[in-house]
Amino acid sequence: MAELYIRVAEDENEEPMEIPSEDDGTVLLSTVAAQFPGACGLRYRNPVSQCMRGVRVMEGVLQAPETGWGNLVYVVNYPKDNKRKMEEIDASSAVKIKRAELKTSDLIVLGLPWKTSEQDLKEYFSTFGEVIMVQVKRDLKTGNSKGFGFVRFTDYETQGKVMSQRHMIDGRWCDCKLPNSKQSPDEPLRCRKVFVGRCTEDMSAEELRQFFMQYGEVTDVFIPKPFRAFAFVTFADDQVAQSLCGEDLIIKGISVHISNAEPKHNNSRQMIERGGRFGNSPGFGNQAAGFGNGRGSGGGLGNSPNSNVGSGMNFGGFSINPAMMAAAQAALQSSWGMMGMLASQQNQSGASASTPAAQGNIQREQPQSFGSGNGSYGANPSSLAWGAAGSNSGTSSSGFNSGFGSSMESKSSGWGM
DNA sequence: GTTGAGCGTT
Repeated sequence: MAELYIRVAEDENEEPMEIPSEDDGTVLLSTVAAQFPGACGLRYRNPVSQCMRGVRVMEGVLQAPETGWGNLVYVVNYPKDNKRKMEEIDASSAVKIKRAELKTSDLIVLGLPWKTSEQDLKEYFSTFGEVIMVQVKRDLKTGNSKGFGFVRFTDYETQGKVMSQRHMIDGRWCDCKLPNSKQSPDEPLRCRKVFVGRCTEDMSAEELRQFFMQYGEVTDVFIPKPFRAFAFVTFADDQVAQSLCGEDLIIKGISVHISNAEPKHNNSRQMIERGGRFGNSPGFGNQAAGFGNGRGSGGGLGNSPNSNVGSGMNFGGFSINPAMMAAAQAALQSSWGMMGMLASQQNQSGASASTPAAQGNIQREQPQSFGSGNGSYGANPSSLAWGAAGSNSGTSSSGFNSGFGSSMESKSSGWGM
């Protein structure tokens, strides 16, 4: 028996492909699917009625029409018709999203020595990978460096590597970060930074880094200077950070307290939406009701029922205390502030009292970033005694994350944590 | 002594 082929196409108007039938005159769906992945059936235009007809299919076997397969062109059916196309679209857009995530962006380089030039930067960063662009930001009038710049790499991996460590550039430690303008607004929702309270002055940034490494990769340690008995530690993984919140950890025999880092520059919206330190009044914009974490005083969020009603105002059920009023005022001022700045800049433009000579003298010590110029790494990390190293209370899920996420889900901009 | 510096003339 001569081999029989039927003509199949994805569309009536497309060029058909010949597909072999079985000995009994049927066509296996799997044979069709081999050429048209995802196919679930065939249809054809009935020459008599001019309507499309479906081919009978039973258990993966396509039965010929009563008159035989003939010379008709059979069109492939896909599940739910367009569904496959939809999936294709989804898949391709997913790829695009993934690619977008992998695109590099400019990194801000903070803490540069005044003397560092773009060439210096390029030379230094080229040791990590191919550099697309470097900039040193300068005062336009004087040409003096502002002490920061930007760098961009070809490879996303290089960028990650560079962001994950500190950099000794021309004798100073510098940090490379995503600039505020590039930070995704919901990044802080998965807060990777914790506040470390009750620090002692002898805890160096490097020691803190060494200590917190046991919980996960540490990407940043910040100790304000002058000493203020607290620090910030940023982890690569937000879950690590969250798991530590509320803990009391022993570092060098001292019990430090870990809690959530709060946004640095509060704008009014954040303060109002979060409630934050100010918002103990129930019902003012913060859905923080579910905030009461099962884990002790996690940062003073949303518990403390004793609102300071004495000094507050009441707007039908909403009580507003002076701090919140101040926040509101700050909100107003922030928009006026821009106008003010413009005005003052105009005023200044004529009266430039800046002689080049005076500018040239910026010998004042450039403040060292990253808290306390203790580049005292390499002292002897091995001798660090962490005391009882950590009440590793199995990182129980605090029930904090869920409430946290939803209540902070706001279109707030500029959370430069 | 428990909440951080600095962010781009395009």
